[in-house]
Amino acid sequence: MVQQKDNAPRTPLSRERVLSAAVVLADQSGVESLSMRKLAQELGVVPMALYKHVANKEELLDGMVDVIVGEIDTGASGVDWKSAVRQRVLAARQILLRHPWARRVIESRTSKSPVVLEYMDSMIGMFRSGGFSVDLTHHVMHALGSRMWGFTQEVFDDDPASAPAEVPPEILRAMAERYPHVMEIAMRADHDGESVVGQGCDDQFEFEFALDLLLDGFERLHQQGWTSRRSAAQR
Amino acid sequence: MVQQKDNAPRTPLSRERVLSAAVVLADQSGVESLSMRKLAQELGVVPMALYKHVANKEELLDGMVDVIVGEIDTGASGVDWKSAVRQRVLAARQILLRHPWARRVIESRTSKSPVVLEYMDSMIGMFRSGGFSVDLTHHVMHALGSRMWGFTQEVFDDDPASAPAEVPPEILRAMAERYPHVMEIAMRADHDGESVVGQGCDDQFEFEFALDLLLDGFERLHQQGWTSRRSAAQR
DNA sequence: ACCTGAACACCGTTCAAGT
DNA sequence: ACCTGAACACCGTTCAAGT
Repeated sequence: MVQQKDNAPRTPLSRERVLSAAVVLADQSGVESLSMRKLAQELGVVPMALYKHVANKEELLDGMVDVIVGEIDTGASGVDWKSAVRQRVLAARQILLRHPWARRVIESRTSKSPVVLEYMDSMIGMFRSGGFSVDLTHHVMHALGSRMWGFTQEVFDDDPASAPAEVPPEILRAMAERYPHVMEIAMRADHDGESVVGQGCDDQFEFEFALDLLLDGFERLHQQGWTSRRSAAQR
Repeated sequence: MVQQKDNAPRTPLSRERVLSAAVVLADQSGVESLSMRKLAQELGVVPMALYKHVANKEELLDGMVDVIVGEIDTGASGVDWKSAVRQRVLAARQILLRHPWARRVIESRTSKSPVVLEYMDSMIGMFRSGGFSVDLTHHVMHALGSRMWGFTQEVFDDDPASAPAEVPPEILRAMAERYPHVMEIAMRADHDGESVVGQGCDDQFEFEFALDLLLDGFERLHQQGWTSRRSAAQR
């Protein structure tokens, strides 16, 4: 209300303008507070005007995902499948880190847009070019899951409270008693005995650790000529 | 309005009753349609009455997660870490499959309840009992991520449309041209040449495939005496 | 034919008025 | 002191009335 755009619609509304405004709004204040009404206001437009460019809010979210996925650097290089996949996933991660809301929205989409299919297709292609069978590639894509977008859902968050430094010591002691293993890890000291109490942890390191663990596993199965033999064995 | 509970509150409202009614409601019609108002109506109570037992909707959702996590069969046995973890995760999966909404709600929680901490603590304990270092256990828990709750976010969904059988053949042909790798996998034939077009895929198989891949990787690192050496190498 | 204000059917939560 | 109806400040979307 205070900073509503003063312009008469000099640039006419378009799907693109709607989508990128929505992305900016989500970047600024999160998806949960993104509403059709606020978006319209931001664009200096009556709410119903949006419905000329997106059928409903779901389609708006679909479009926002497309904008994000379109940002992912897809510049491949003539390297081996493993480096190619690794590079692509880490590129996706760079984008996703800039749009923290995108993680949740990607997960919530039920249908896949051409942009998303394109992305998946080229990633599958990397494994196939590396000589992976259709069978193995299929399972490998499942195992990769949302990591192919460069994120994991961090259900395990390290510090039991959000800011361990501010938790009073008697509470910490009580927690260490009830949840000894959780606290041991949250308060871990590293191998050299140097204490790194409550320093949180390096997300990028954790991400690459798990990614490489999976990629190494994929490579091993591929080299062994692994096959699921589903129909023969269990159907 | 049509089947509102006729009873005067014979059983007085309690946190437990509120939570389990919420779980039932979510089971029946999904979380997205679970509202404080509908829940109150289901319990034959005025909306505001709920706020005596839960501070707000967020706390309601927290409580619902506790109910679900509490259902997980935690009956351990004196087996090796790998079987113990595997068994626990698959037990969690059984529960999660019965409450499809729980996946999304667990992911959305920002704070961890005692019930959740308890669950995580005992899982960490399994690795520690297996001789894993604090360091390795830490990374391994991250790599496990939400798989420790028995689910993955199925971003990769196999069939590009939801019901491939109903997609007209000319559309299929067009898609095969644009997304050859995606279609190849969706339409995969197994090794013996027997066609399994569009049969979808076995979620349980995929889940166990990825879980075992990770567990095998963990085992290998453990046997190698892997350590992150973070402070030495990069800090 | 296009555009849009008002309205509809919802939300979660506050708050003051009733007991 | 407790309980709760009405109200507030929102939603996404429909629809009919205006141009």
